Amino acid sequence: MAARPAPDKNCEHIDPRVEALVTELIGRVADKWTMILLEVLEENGVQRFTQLARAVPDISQKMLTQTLRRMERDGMLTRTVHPVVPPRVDYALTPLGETLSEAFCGVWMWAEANLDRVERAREEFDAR
Amino acid sequence: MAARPAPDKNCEHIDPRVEALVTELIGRVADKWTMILLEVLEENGVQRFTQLARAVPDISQKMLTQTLRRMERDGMLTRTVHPVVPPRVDYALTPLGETLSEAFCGVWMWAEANLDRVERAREEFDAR
DNA sequence: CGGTATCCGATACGATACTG
DNA sequence: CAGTATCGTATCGGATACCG
Repeated sequence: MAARPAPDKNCEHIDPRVEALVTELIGRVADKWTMILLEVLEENGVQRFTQLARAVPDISQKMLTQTLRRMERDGMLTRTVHPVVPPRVDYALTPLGETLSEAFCGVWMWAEANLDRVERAREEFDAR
Repeated sequence: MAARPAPDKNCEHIDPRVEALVTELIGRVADKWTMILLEVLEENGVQRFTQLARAVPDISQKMLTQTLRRMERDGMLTRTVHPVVPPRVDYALTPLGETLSEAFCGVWMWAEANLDRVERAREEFDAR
């Protein structure tokens, strides 16, 4: 039998000197709200503040603002303020944000595909 | 000009009824320590408790235990206690854990590839 | 060795009120 | 509309001590 079914998909690691930095970046980016906002923007294109709030009903205004600012700072998205009244602010993914969104795509698909498997694993574990 | 450079990579969304569940699962799984432990186990194979602790020096014993238990509950890994003294406990990825690790591979590669881009974006943002 | 239990500080987060 | 400011709680997570 083959020791490894797919040894090729190599993710192999990383220069140890940058490993800590990559880990920090992962910690920043592997955030629930960040992932969800990337998804919403990738699917629907440019969105304004209220649209995002409606698309993600569970997020508080505070977390929405905070997450958007952090994503803007990290270069994931641009924030455009239109000088009109009432004010209008548009959020759009940058190319960098789009590539991250694509990278997360595999995780979304995994989650959707394996939801029930995880659910059953939990039940089995809790039953012990 | 093409409106979309790569419209194909479609991650498209999801049945709205399961969307909340998927989101919850993402929140559980998109965790810094979880991602790192998946990586370590994927790269090095079966590991015992102390080996994991050494491989991830920044994690406290509490978080290591806690994260491993949660991953075990979610069916990502198996925990095998050998009845010897001193005790020996082995942790190994399940096939489910391996597929998640592969899904995260793209995110690791993204982080490594774009570290400097994010760094520069931050500097630029902070300079304003 | 591989944990558990307890205490404690930091920070994440939500709710609410207010503003240009 | 798109925020900021403030407050209170809850959860995260480290340090320490102890145990089979």
